[in-house]
Amino acid sequence: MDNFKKKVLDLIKSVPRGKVTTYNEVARALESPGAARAVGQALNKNERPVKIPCHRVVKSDGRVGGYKLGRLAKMKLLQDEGVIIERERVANFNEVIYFF
DNA sequence: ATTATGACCGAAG
DNA sequence: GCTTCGGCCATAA
Repeated sequence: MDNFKKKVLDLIKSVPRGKVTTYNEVARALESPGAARAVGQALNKNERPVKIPCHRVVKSDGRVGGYKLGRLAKMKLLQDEGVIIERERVANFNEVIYFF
């Protein structure tokens, strides 16, 4: 049970290509609402390209948010997956996944 | 135990 | 649309 970060990583592994989720949603799904910031910390520590799609996690307002390797890299990865981004924001915000 | 940090959020101006 | 500010929560020191 410690592994807050493990839970975070496991969860976001289920986010499919071309879709995104938010830090807030992840926190909520882990039953730690409000822990959005902590989620960011977890992702930051576990930078693991490709295997764990930490680039598919964005801010709740649709803006891209941060990334260990820079927002540029994050946006590039997303666009390669078909996510449309304009001015730091996800255009098709309807493609967000929610873990009820 | 206390403090600081950060890939955040929401409300307010 | 923007910026600022207070509040959140898990880590690290």
